[in-house]
Amino acid sequence: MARQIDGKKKERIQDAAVVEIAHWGYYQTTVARIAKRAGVADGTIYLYFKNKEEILYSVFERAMGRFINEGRASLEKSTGAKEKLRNIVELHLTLVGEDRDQAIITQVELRHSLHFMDQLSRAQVGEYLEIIGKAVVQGQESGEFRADLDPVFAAKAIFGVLDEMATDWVLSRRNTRLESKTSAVFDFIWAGLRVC
Amino acid sequence: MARQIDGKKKERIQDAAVVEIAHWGYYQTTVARIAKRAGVADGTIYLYFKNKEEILYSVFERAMGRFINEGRASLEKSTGAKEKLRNIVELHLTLVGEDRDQAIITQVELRHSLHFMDQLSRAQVGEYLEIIGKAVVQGQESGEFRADLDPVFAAKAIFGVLDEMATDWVLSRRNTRLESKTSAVFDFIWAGLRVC
Amino acid sequence: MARQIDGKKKERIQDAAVVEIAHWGYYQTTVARIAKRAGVADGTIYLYFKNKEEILYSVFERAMGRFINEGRASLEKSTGAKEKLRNIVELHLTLVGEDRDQAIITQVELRHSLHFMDQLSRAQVGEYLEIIGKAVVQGQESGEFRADLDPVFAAKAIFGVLDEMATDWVLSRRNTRLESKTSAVFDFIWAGLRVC
Amino acid sequence: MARQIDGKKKERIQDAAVVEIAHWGYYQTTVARIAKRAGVADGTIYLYFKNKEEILYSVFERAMGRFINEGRASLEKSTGAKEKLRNIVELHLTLVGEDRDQAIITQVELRHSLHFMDQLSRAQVGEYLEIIGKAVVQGQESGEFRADLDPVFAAKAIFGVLDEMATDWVLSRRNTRLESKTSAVFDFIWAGLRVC
DNA sequence: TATGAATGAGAATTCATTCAT
DNA sequence: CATGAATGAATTCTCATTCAT
Repeated sequence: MARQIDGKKKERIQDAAVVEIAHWGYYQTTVARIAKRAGVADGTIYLYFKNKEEILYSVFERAMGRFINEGRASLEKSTGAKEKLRNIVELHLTLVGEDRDQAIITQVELRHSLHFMDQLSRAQVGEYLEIIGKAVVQGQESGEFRADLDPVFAAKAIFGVLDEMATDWVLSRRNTRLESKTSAVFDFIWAGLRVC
Repeated sequence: MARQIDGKKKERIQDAAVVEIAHWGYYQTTVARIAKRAGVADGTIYLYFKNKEEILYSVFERAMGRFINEGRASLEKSTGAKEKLRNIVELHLTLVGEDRDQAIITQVELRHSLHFMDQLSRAQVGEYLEIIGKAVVQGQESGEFRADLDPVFAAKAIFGVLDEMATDWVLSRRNTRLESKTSAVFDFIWAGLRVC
Repeated sequence: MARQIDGKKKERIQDAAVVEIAHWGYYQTTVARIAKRAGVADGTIYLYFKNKEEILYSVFERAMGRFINEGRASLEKSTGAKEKLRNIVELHLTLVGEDRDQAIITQVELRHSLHFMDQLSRAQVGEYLEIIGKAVVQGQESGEFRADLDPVFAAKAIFGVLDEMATDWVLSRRNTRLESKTSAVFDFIWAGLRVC
Repeated sequence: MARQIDGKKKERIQDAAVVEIAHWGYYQTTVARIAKRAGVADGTIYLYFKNKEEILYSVFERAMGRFINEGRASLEKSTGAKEKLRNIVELHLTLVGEDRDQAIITQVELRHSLHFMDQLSRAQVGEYLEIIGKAVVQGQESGEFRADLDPVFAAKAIFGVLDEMATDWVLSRRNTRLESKTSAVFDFIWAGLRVC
């Protein structure tokens, strides 16, 4: 049962960190403020995380984990490459759009952190790019997508479009739903991929 | 002539800041280290900049200024929309690829800073997006590009692709030339825009 | 029998403290580390000791107790003052040389602690000095030792020599046996005491 | 002139540290308290010392330096070995007796610190022991001192006596003058050394 | 008795900024 | 204009001690 409680407390700290970092940015966020929001003492943070950096790190991992896992699951559900790609686009925009604070971390703070802890983060982005790349390859093999496109390049281009939409949504604090862009985004990507 | 010398010193500080921030990130960069690299005293920095943030700010402005100015010039040179777009792609990748340190600022540090000084920076990105958007509109009016595309959306999508390529190049420390991606990038974008 | 077990646990904590403090010094030793080495929970420490200082305190007491008790016993065994003194020298060097960790506490950490808890510790050193002093007095009364020497001063001088040898042995991490110095030390002291 | 001022400020910090450490012990002394006593800001400390440990370190060096330098000078002044030794005894007790706070550092705090920074401190004690040892050797060569004594051992024994007197004086807060012990101490040592 | 998670006061250190020279 | 010593607020992290179980 202690385990249960621990798990809860660790998550509470992570949740608090997401809110604080989203609001203040990583460097302006103090451990004290995270602790206060999580409703624990400053020192308690250090029972669950080695240091401040580890908090950020774990928050990223948690978020990227969802993208990768749900991305994979989504691929298995659908069969056609076009459909798969549409699902990825929708999933990406939905997941980002679900939680603005988390999105700020992923779209804004993560970028910055890439700088000094790229090994992990970039590896995870790489994993995500691979998922997209696989869908592209499948589409090329089935003849749905043009074959003269490097799948690695295509994956990056697709990610770039998704990412800019997400960043734009995060920074323009409008109250639109990000998923509503799904069709337009998929349309643009699809135009770039289809055999014409 | 005093102005001349002053101007030089201000630029030296900015140049030093670019190198230091690219290497250490904004928050890990100390004013003292910038001063040392610029060959001036710590206090001298404050004769040219109100505070540390202003340095970062001015470095962004300088960089974005080049993108906007050269982007505009490029638009005027060419007449056809397709050609214009191709020039923008080439220009973007060339400018980013020219100076890796500066690129790190723009691609990595800028993102983070958008967070707390978005009003200006985003405005400048907006200005840049507008330049791209104008080329799209022209292409639609001339019938070169499909008309069923929101130009604002298209500009963002194009910027997203360019931006991901730039970020990828910055973070993967390979020694390739970024401009070499021009054709592939333009090809992808063009496929998404042309009347099919 | 519960007492028995408790007693064992208290001793285990003291033993662990000796090792840890000898290795890390008093201030660098954490209660948690002592607990871990003793194989008990952190909180358990406080069932046996009022606070961290008390642990150190009790470890000193235990060690000084042995010096005083064995010193006294030694005095009773031998009859002649010269012999008594020789026994004290040998005993001191043997006891110190028996356990390096304990010696580090006594020779190095004790000094530091004298500073803020001198009342007790110094009292115990005083007790030990008295034992030495009594041997001196006896020697003077029997005519074996010169009479023109203040016994209190002589005791301190003798203790000083013994102490420096012990400290030197502790700090120079050589593998010599400390007792091997007995003859040389006694010889020097004897020269200072005898009627010439 | 800046140099002059710096030198003064550094010394002021060292002096403040001596008083504070003597009163509170090294670990209970805070940098803030040293700064306050020295009349400088906390941060200023770090312009002159890399960290807290360096302060202690430099204070030791300064103190031991005096012992070594004045010890050497004293050796050169006198010619006979007996006289030299007497001078060392007097000098040692005088220097220690001059400044109780400084003496606390040397007699109490230094011991403790030997534990974790012995390389330097013990080296300096070693240098001091050598000075004593040389006087012993000279006395043996001239026939003043007995030849059957290991000079290294003799130096340690002498140092031990001096040291115990100093420690005893520091810890017993009586208002006696430490130099007044010179004759008694020298007498005891001399008895141990002379040809009998 | 025994546990060990939680606490929170406390300390070292950094660094943007100022200002006397 | 230029300097760089001095400042002191602010932040991370540690660890002795407590207390509910």
